[in-house]
Amino acid sequence: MSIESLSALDRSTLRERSLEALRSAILSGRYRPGDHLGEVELAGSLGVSRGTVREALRHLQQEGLVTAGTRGMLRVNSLTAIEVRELFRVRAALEGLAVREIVASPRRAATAATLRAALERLSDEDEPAARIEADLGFHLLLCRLSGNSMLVEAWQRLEGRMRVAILDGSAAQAPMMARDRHAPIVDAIERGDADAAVRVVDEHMTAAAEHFAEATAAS
Amino acid sequence: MSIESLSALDRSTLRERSLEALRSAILSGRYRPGDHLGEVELAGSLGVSRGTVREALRHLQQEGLVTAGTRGMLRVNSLTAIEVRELFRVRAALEGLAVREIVASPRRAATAATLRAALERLSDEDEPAARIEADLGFHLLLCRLSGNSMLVEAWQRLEGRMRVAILDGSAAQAPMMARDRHAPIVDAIERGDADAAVRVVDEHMTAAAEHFAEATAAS
DNA sequence: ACGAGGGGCACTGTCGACAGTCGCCACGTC
DNA sequence: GACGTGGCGACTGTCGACAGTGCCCCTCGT
Repeated sequence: MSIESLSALDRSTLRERSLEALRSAILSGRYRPGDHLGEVELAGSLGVSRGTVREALRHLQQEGLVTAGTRGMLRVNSLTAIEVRELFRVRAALEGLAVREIVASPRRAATAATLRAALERLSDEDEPAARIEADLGFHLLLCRLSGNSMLVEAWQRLEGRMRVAILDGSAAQAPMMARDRHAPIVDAIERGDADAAVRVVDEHMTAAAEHFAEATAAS
Repeated sequence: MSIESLSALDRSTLRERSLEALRSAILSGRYRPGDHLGEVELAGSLGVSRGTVREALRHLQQEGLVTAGTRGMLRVNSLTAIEVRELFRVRAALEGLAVREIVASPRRAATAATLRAALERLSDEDEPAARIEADLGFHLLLCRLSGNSMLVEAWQRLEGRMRVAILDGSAAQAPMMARDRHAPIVDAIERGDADAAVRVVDEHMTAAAEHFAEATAAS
């Protein structure tokens, strides 16, 4: 009985609600990396059948929050320091493409303005969880504004793993998500300097990678 | 009764076999893009229960071979010409990262040799399906040899969508997969010229994108 | 004391059935 | 003839139960 039962107020499917509940249970740290996620236990906690929670778990597996162990048993995923570095390099490639497409677009000025507005939200948040949301929200917005739907999808499929990495190294990650860490990206986009923008994104990602990789290694 | 029943010879799970059967049924064109994939019909065809085929379908959905329509109904996916172009740009970014990492690696020479060997297989194949496999195999190898596991995963999550795109424009795609289209990539890697390698990959992807996008638009 | 064997336990894999919902078609009404 | 309406069929959502399979611990024999 680790997670609260599902409320029956909204009209979404039980699977969706179970998925959400499980995701937030993992992301909030209620389940630690490596913890076994038994279908029967979760079904009991959530008040749904095993089949339903099973589907939610499979979805989380695709997201990378959950990984398969022996005999199909699922457990909360955790990343090695090496994987964290790899992950951020892939992110850099993806977001590098995003800024390139944004700069090349005729709507560049409007896009830059949107991004600058989003930048503001990064300083407003104090609570760690809110900071994480603001940071990921900014980067997702960056991908969305590229107008490349496949890019957005690819990025989102990385998001789960990113959250795992952040979860592991949640201590003192605040500086990485500060406003002035992201401002140079917008600056370069505004100037229309694609190469500089890519370089800045790359540096941002490299720094973040080291930050979280060290935190992972330390834990 | 469109697909043959599952053989009970091997020891893999029914879900895995169903998944494989459905995937190959879609990829072989037995189901056309837009076709509705009913759980009951498929369960009957495959000789498994609805729950089992359901899980296989959900997996295919994540792979991008299948997409959700109204009221959760699933149908065979198809890509617009725009999405095909987007897809190949993402691929270019990913494989660009791959060649960069390969060039930067101390094992560059050995990697280049491996790739050159793989290059040979591209000319051997005559049948379209085999050519597709050889081509995708080469690019997957490229990602694998980068040593970046997250990159490989990201690329593989794009693979299903790629196959859909290829499926749509299967006519006369042969030249795109020829050996000399890929050789320049290996050449640049061998020379250790990362920028040139990235540029070559980019051009290769752009050309392929146009090729398949046009074929998609025509169909 | 220590190793082999066996039985229970805790899982997941798979299945068949019931329930709710949406679209469609025929029918009756104005 | 057009339109509302009621039943019907086809789907997916969800559930509870049975089956198979390792793992662990307990027991028994030496």
